[in-house]
This record gives sequence, structure tokens and C-alpha cells, in this order.
Amino acid sequence: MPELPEVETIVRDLNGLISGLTISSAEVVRPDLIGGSVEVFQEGLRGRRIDSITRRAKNILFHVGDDLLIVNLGMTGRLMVTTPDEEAPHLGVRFGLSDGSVLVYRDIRRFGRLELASAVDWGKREAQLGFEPLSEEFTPGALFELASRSRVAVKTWLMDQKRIVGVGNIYASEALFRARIDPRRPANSLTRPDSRKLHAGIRDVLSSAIEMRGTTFMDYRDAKGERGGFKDFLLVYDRGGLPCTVCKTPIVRIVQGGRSTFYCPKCQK
DNA sequence: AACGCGCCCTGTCCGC
DNA sequence: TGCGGACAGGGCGCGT
Repeated sequence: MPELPEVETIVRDLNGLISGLTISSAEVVRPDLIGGSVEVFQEGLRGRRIDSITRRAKNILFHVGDDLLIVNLGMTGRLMVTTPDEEAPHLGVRFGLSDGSVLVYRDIRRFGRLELASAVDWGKREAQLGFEPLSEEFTPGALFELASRSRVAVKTWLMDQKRIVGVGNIYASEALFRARIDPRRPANSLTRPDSRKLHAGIRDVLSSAIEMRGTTFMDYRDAKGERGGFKDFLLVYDRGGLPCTVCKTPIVRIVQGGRSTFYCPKCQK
């Protein structure tokens, strides 16, 4: 469900809403959502102050002293600030906060994960993650070097979090359309000009989507329960059979690695 | 090591 | 109306 723009939107909201508050209680309703011991999770979070909330890849990081509460939303996870009496279908975890508000984690499919980890443990996992696509270190040259080492189809390659993080199924198709690159091409077939275009395509689509507070199809909501507005700006995703916005050729849907890919057969080479 | 696949789970939609 | 199958924004663990 949520890719970088959706997670970034939630993180920015949460910082304004609850950073500086203390967690008065952590109640796990669905134990299968918790990485590690549920006991340790609940006890370890009680009384901890939320110093700040940041994002790394598609993970939401609550900094509580030297530890981190790591939340990955999976496909249908939602993290929202509500009031104690508000209904919360598919409730997974409920955090009571020091100002009387409640932070709820809800998840229909329960592919999400919440975990309390030490900074050291998180550091080890963090090292396995690739470039933040909006960071200074992520350059067209870096993209070219990485791509040259893989023969996987470039669309599937883009979604691998070990190389570049934050790009999921929607924005992979969208970035490749903006770069005019055929999603079926092996990653190592990209030329330096291709890499430059793809680098720009990734950055453009992610930053535009952040400005619109993400893409909502069904389940995604921000920390206040609001929908994202980028769906109306998607150029290929979920537009199979509809005319390409550039050349009117019908957009094609294919399956790669078990996931839908959308592209324009005329514009993308 | 890199890669492809199945699987985790619930809900919705579409065709018969 | 009811039912079976396909599909949905992610990520892990398996076998090759």
C-alpha cells in the first residue's frame, strides 16, 4: 500500500501531532503484527517519550530514547491519531498518549509489522537498505552503476529496497513512464542517458506525490484519516486500456514478478 | 550471490 | 443471488 510519499506524509503529520508526548500505554490486540516478544514490546514502550518521528525507506521510526519503534505498514496498515472513544475496525495496536489522545495502528490484511528495537539492531538492518531517492547521495551515476550489475527487468529492479528504497508498485511504473523506458528492459541495458532520465523520473514523481499527500486507491489514509490526492495525476498506473496522455495509444497492463505493471508501448522504449 | 516464486491475510470486484 | 477466481500500494523465506 504505502510507498515513500505516503509514509513521508504520515511521518510529517505525526511529528506535528504527537512528537514530545509520552506513551502511557501500549496495548497489542493482534500479536502477529509484532516483531519479537509482545511482552517486551508493551512493557518497553510504556512511559517512553516520543522524541521525534522519522522515515527510512518505507519504515516509520519513532525515536524513544536509545530505542526505536519501527512501523512498516505493509499493504493496508494505517497509523492514525484519534480520541479514546473513536471506533477502530481491524485494530492491531493502541497507544495511549500523555495528552489523552490515542495513536492506533489498524491493518486489514495484517502484512504490517511493529517492532521495538535498539539503535544498534536497527543500524544493522538499516545498512541493508539502499539509497534514499530524494537524498544528495542518490545521483544518476549511482543509479547507472547499480543498474549495470543486474539483469532483472528494470521495473522489478526498481522495487528492490536493497538498491533504491521507497519505490513500490505504483511509482515504479510512473517513474519509468516519465523516463520513457520500457519496464521489461534488463536493468543493465540502461545507458547513462537512460539513467539520468530515470533518476529524474523517480525524483519528480515522488516529490509531486508528496506534495499531493500520496495516492489513495482503497485503503491508504494519512495520520488524520484523510485520503491522498495524487491518484488523479497518475499517468499509467491502473490505466490499462485508457489512452496514453502523450500519444493516445492504449496503456498496456502486464505482470512482472507477480505484480501489475502499466506502460505505454509507444512512448516507452 | 542473485533471482524467481510462493506465501502471509482480508476484502472487493467481475464473470458465470 | 451466489460462488469461484483474480487481484490489491509489501516484504520475507525458500529453493535453485
